[in-house]
Amino acid sequence: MTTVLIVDDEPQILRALQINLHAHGYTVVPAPNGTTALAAAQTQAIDVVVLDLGLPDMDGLDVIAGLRGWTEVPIIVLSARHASHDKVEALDAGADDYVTKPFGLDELLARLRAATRRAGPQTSEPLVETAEFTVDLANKSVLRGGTPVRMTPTEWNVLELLVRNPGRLISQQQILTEVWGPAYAKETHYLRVYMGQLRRKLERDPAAPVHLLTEAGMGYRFAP
Amino acid sequence: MTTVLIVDDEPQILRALQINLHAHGYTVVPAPNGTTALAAAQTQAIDVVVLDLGLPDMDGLDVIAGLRGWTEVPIIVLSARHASHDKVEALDAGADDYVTKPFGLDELLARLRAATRRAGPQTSEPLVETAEFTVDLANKSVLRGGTPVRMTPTEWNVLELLVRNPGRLISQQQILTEVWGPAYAKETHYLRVYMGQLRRKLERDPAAPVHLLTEAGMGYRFAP
DNA sequence: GGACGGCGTTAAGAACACGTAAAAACAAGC
DNA sequence: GCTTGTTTTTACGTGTTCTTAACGCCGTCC
Repeated sequence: MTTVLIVDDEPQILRALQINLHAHGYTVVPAPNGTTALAAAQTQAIDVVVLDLGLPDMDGLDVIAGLRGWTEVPIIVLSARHASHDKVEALDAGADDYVTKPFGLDELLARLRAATRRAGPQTSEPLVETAEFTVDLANKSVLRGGTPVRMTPTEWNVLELLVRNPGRLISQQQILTEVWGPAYAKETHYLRVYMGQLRRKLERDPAAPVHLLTEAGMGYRFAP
Repeated sequence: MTTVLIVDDEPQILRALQINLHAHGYTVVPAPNGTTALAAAQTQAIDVVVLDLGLPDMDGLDVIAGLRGWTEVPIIVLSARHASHDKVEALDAGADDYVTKPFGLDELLARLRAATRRAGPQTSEPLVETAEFTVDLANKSVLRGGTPVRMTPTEWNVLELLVRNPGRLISQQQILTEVWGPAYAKETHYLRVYMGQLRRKLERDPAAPVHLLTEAGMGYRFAP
């Protein structure tokens, strides 16, 4: 059974899609705005997202970004806007498809089939585990020995970047530009402070790290 | 570098796409009909297919079917037909996306990016292997007998340059200018020190190297 | 045979990068 | 306006890497 998260602020469209998709064998999770959509995506297993860009509470692009932060679930964007740059923005933000209104239901169904066919069996777990701690990318939480570890925003951003690339060496510049911004590419001492904090929170022996490794002169590496 | 197979029977469109995509950094393989398209897909590594449905020699749907028989390369369909059932047929035949003419070039580029992003990470693993060690260019890591070998920045730069050109002779000046900078082109003794360190870390018998070879008076060569 | 140039090895000081702690600056909530 | 939590500075000790020099080896050329 395929579960579809439908995000649309117009109740009648939401309802119409809900009925039609249900009639075609989909399990439908409705969401009238971006906030509930993001919340729903975190609490339930979603196979594909149908997203209307015109939402009352937040920009549709931010919804895409919010989802793409931790999941690769297919996103099909619905929009009344035909302009080229709207499509480009949505697709580059991480959407998989862009359908302009008005659209035929059978076309949407076909695109849903195409999107789910590609994704195939959902295997990607947003969990990264080590012998010492577990990082939950979806919940933005870290568990160590069963108990949660508090992370400050900056600590989380650094940790997330490293953990998303297990085994890969990340240069100081890359971490600094992605977490602090391009203007901070030279502030390498920030990193020393934050790597120290992360190690103190996550490593058994912070002075002899096993998972958050330093490669002198090159960068840092997360070893699972 | 991403390689795009473009299938279109109209020479001017084929040519226009070829020029535009090339200008945006894509390698383009053109095909005027279905037969040559299928042949080209078999002989070359294709990252994404752009397919016009109106072909002289065979039905576009059959081209999709012919590709889907053995590959999951992303297929973006171009078509003048707006009818719903055309889109449904193409998508259900295995196409990933369906763009109706006329379309904006930037939209096509965005859809190309979306298609390659999805399939992206699995393609082209930059791994260089020898009997003694393995160099992972993406992760900037070296494995020898399953255990990682630490490299200093300079060691890595020299090794990477050699390994990226397997079998090719690299002159001393070339290594020095690329790693240390043009001002150091004469400091050949640096190389002796670093080649020694690399051999000590990577060769079974550093005194009789098998992979990091010296060509007296000329330069160094990496033999896989 | 001996001098010479290119190469490999080793060792040690200099230069640089890193880790840690603690204080100052800043932001958010009450 | 105060408190609390977070980020940014600052300072200093330690560890790693780079550079440089010295020496030995092996060929070639005089």
